[in-house]
Amino acid sequence: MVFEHNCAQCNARINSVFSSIDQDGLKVLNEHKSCTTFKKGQVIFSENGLPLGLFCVHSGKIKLATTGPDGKEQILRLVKGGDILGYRALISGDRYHCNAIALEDSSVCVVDKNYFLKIALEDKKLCQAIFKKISDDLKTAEEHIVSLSQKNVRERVAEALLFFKATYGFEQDNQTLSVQLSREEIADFVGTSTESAIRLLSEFNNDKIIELTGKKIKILNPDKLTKTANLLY
Amino acid sequence: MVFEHNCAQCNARINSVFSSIDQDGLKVLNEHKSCTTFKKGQVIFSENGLPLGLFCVHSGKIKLATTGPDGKEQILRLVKGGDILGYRALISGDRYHCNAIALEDSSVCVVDKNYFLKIALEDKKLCQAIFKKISDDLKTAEEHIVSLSQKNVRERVAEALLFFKATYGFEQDNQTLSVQLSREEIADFVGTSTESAIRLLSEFNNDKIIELTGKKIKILNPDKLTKTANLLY
DNA sequence: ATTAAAAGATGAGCAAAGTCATATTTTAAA
DNA sequence: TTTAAAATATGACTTTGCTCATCTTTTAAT
Repeated sequence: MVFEHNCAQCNARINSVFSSIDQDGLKVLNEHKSCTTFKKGQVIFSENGLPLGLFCVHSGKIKLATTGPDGKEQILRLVKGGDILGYRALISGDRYHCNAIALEDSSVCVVDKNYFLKIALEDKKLCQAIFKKISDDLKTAEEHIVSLSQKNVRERVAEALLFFKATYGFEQDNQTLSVQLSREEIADFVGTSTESAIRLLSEFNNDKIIELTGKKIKILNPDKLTKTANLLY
Repeated sequence: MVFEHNCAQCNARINSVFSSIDQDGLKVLNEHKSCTTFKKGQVIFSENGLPLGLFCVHSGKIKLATTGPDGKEQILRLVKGGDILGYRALISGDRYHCNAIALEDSSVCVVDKNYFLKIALEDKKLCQAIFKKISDDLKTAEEHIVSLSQKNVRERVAEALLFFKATYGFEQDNQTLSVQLSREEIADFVGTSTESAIRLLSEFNNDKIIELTGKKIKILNPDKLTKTANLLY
């Protein structure tokens, strides 16, 4: 089923780099995009592929992951509605260095490559928003580097849970992470073995910091989790 | 001693984001910048500081490093002539999250903040170049993440040496890295203890992969070093 | 030139985290 | 619904790499 979302009515757009575009602009943008849906697990684009357009997430959750030297997956970014996807390769004139895979059923629009590159340079507010988006992603990546370099696995697993919270938020109960990742995916984000991720999650579960129910993770004690993550704030 | 470099005659500019600016533009740019020199070890800007301008490196070598949760330094980027510095905070409207420290005597120009932000949005070629610059830095950071997550310390130390080569190149002998870092700095880049960095460098030295003379590192066997780094190419 | 301080080197012991094996549970497919 | 496959869980063992201690060398300051 292919929904054709209209940019003018798109809720996700409000939080996106396209938030400042006016009604006329939205009409044109809408004519230069098409919509696709991806089932959970489906590949949106893959490593070494050539970017043909800019992906703009309408709804759903997507992971950006690359394959390490020994074939192990590394999750680099987590993406949600309103986020743009595949901009790095597009802007660099590069091939993708990541796979984009739907974590749940997702609805994604593709903006024509040349049109996007044109308006990105013409529309100052859009340009500014893209600058900010890349800069923020760079900051996030560099924080990940510090964490991987200097924290132990326990701290990193705790930090990851808080990161998932910051990215996707909670469900209605205000406690349960609204993203469901496998233990292996958590490990692939944290930079550890699946077994270690499992062990530490069980430990947090035993310590009543979190509550595990299948893939659902409820954060019972955010303060203790923050301390466990060795975060100051 | 303060040299006033003229942008029109600046060699570093050729490899910078400002490479496409025409003669008239350079004249104006030149009027919106001032030059400063920094001695080895001097701080150019520091964590939590507010960006007042864009730093543009004329010559020298600079490290961008942040302080981890337990006070340990993490080197995030290595910067050379032609590179811009402090653009992330400037563009994000953020404070610096890194310290910039001269690795050797360096000459740096500061472009007025508002002027830079203005031309960054007006000049399409400049805008495109900045997009590319941030995107490339993001890619580098994400490669660093994969390395930290998935490689052991031996591989990472080898990879770091190749990265130093890629960034700063060799001296005239075509073998000696043209950057001199302390063992501690290498460790702070690699994400390991100083002792481990020392041990592995000695090992590579014994295995005739490299040759150590004080802080000078000569790469004797690049192929073996590449293999040791677990890199394919 | 002398001395203090910093950086580099190296060994021993220990702790963290990875691997491997196996059991159990959950999920998906037939 | 049954069965196979995948995911989760847990224990035992091993390895990697960190910490601590000590010593040497280099660098910088007086």
